[in-house]
Amino acid sequence: MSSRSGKGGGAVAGAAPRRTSTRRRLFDAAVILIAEQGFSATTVEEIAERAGVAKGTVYYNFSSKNVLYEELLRDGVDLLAASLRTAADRTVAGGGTRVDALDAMIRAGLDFIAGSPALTQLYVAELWRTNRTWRATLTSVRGRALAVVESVLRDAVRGGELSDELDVSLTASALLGMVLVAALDWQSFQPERSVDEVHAALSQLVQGRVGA
Amino acid sequence: MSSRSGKGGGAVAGAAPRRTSTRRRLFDAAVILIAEQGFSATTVEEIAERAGVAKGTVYYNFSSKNVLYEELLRDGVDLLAASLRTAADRTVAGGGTRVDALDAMIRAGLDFIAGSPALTQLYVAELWRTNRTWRATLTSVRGRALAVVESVLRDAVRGGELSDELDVSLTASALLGMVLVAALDWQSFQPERSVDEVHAALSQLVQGRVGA
DNA sequence: ACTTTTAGACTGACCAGTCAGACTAAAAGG
DNA sequence: CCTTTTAGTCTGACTGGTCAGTCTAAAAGT
Repeated sequence: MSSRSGKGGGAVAGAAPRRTSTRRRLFDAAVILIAEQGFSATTVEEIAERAGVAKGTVYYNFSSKNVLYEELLRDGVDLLAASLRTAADRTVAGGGTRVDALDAMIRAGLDFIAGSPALTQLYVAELWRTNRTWRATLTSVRGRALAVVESVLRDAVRGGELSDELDVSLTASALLGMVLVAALDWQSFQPERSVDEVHAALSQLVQGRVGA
Repeated sequence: MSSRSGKGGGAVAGAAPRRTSTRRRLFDAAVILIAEQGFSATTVEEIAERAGVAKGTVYYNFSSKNVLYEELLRDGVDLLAASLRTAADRTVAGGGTRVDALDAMIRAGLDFIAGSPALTQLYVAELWRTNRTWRATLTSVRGRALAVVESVLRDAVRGGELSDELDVSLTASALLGMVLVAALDWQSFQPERSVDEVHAALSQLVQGRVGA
């Protein structure tokens, strides 16, 4: 309804039909509502309404509520993984150490979560559930985010910056958990803090200025 | 249906009516199911069935599904807070430093979560939701757990063990998050690890042997 | 021409919460 | 002893409402 989009004048170029933007809007609506209320408590009708489309459109674009949700999760994690990867690569390329890269990833994680708290909330709420249909989706999603952290840790170990007794896999999951939860907690319960304050607190924790 | 229970012969001693044990069983059933499926996706019928009682019994004991859930949360957090507090106090009483106490709390948290993963899963899934009815319950629950960690951090700062520039409130929430998520991740994705391995990885992280 | 969206009525399943009555003690009465 | 009575606890069929998913004919968009 109404104007919107445009895409310029003629050309058309063949790709990106209207569908794409509808799907985007459905994702945006769904992620907010599901983060607030949970998956089961959110109705398809609500999602459609918030996206400004008819209920039938949801089913024209996604075969079921479940599928909408799965694609939403996959769509979201790619953004996070990409943002972590970029932060790490940029740091190393700019002459930083691997530990600097780790710190940059913490920052990138915080920025990402600040920008998409709902998406993060939704991951955290679903990731460790045991019985779900989309367990496979979540496992792969988790793997993609962790892989980035683990690769930086491994590089640091290889380069001698970190002890080779470091348990890469457990440390990566603890780091990710620390950032996720600290960020959510910040947004929910201490929104008056700046991202710099949060970043500083986490940096200190990781760099051993807490218990030493 | 059928026989069950008994309660033995005479004495009885006056307290603990049947009700108490029914409520206990409903809590146990509910925490498992809700952790697996989420609150909305779990039916009262299911909870009743798993607890081995009729649906009506749930409503005899709790005024609504929501109330059952709230009482369940409160019931659970007291156990965690108590266990953290005990670990910290015991360490300090035994001549340990405040930093040792912190480490002991990490261990206590891991043990607790290993023993009640469902309860933990459930907290993590609900704590940062924005719109919920039981927001007040969850806020108070969070406060009770954080208060223990914060008090140990504050003592350590006061005693000069930690820098007085430490952001106690943010650090406490990051620590708690780190333990929660690392423990859940351990249970879900790396169950072959021992609690000692996980503890060691977290200890190292906090004690600065990661990025230094 | 062809794809996408609309509006909303409809169905079949499912579920929170209710209610009238049944089942337990264990005590009171005979 | 054996029989009520009583209070507390539990039962499960039932009600009223909600929701995922379907379907249609027409409109809009490209």
